[in-house]
Amino acid sequence: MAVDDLGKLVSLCKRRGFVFQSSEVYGGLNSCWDYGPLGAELKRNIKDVWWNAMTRRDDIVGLDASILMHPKVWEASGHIENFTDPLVDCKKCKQRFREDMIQDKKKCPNCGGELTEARLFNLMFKTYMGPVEDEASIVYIRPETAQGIYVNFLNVQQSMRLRLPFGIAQIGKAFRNEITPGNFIFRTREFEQMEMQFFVKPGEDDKWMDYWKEVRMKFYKDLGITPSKLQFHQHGEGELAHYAKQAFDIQYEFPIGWQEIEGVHDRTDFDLGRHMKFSGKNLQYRDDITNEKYTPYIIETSAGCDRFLLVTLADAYREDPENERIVMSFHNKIAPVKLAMLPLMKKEPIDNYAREIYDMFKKHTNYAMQYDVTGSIGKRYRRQDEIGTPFCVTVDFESLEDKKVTVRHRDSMAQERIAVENLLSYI
RNA sequence: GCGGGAGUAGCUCAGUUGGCUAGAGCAUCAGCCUUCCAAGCUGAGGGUCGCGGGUUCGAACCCCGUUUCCCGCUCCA
Repeated sequence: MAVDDLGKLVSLCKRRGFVFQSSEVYGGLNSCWDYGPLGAELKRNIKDVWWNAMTRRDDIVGLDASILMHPKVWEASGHIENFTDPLVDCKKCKQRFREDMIQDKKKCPNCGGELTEARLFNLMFKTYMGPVEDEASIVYIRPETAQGIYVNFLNVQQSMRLRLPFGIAQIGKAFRNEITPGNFIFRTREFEQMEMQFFVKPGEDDKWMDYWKEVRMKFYKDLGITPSKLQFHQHGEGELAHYAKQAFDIQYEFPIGWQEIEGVHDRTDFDLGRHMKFSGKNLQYRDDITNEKYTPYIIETSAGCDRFLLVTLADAYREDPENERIVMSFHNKIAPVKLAMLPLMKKEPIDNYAREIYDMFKKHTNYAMQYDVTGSIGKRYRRQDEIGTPFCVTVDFESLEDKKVTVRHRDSMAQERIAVENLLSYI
């Protein structure tokens, strides 16, 4: 089961501190959202899992490039040219079209009505570098993190003494002036990407493409995402981005339909080739053993961090009417709160002993945890279910005698008696 | 950006020929009770009715502007 209505998630996210609307006290800001305490934990966990999956391999290293880059980067990347869409509106039926995709530039393809002049929409945010606002000081806020990796290709390769094939991974924010954002945090103008660019010898790209497709799909399945809600979608001829030779999306079936959460693209030598052309620098790779020189091909895996976070929320959501509860069934690795300590009663000896065990966890782990004595035990279990805490530990009068506590599991509601001395290794 | 719908407490909503101090359920907090799954009792806090103007003796309600969200068109991770 997963959520059948995004509105239910929006509501739960606000109620329980996952996601708030940005600048809410001023009426909100279009398409901008803030992660609350639990959302921030969830997002960090997601980034950690991704980062570890990537950079703890021997053939991938990390990078953290700046958001502002030399304006020439975006000329070379094709973003200044291709991220500018000429749009026309029909004066009669009010529909909007991309001018370069319609046959007759005078007539509306829908109703034959008169069209307005084409207006340019550049999807890149612009700003000025330095105190003077003039043409020469224009810089762009990056619309993708990938370029930071490409222009650092040789720096990374040489400083880390890497040989092909190898990859560079990066997590960072990107900004796009989307014409229509929406669907909660699914499409926002400010978003975070988790990208890995894998550099390979030309001719070996197809093989690596297949490899990374499978690795990335497995990543989602290993985190417990419902397999039947995941699929590949291959881009057809007309769908391909300006840089891509071959492209697959990994899609998830949201309540709003199948939507892309990650792209796996064969970007060929397009990007490095363009940067060589525009910068005049040689960015070719030299194989120290064979002395071959060539421009590597790049297989890109580009995941939307916020989108994956939305997947984890949507996929974890369960309604359990029989027990009158909502359960967020997160994978243990990404659950924002790992453990809740719930003394059975707010009474001195129990409360104190529970606090003692809680402090032990604090000392020996870095788990995000909650200590809650307010309300009945059933109510507290429901609270933890709704934020997806996998383990609840309760302490009762017997615990004082036998030094055992009850561990209650979120999904099954099953309970086990565990000796305090074994608790750390058990959880 | 265009067209349509909506915005009242943390959440879900009630509240019209414009008229008392704007309500309910849930949630939150405190106390009582309670030995494991939203029990009960008592009490408390919380709203300039999205924001700004206007009409009116009087506006949550009517008018104008604006903003946000949702649905469609176009775009994308």
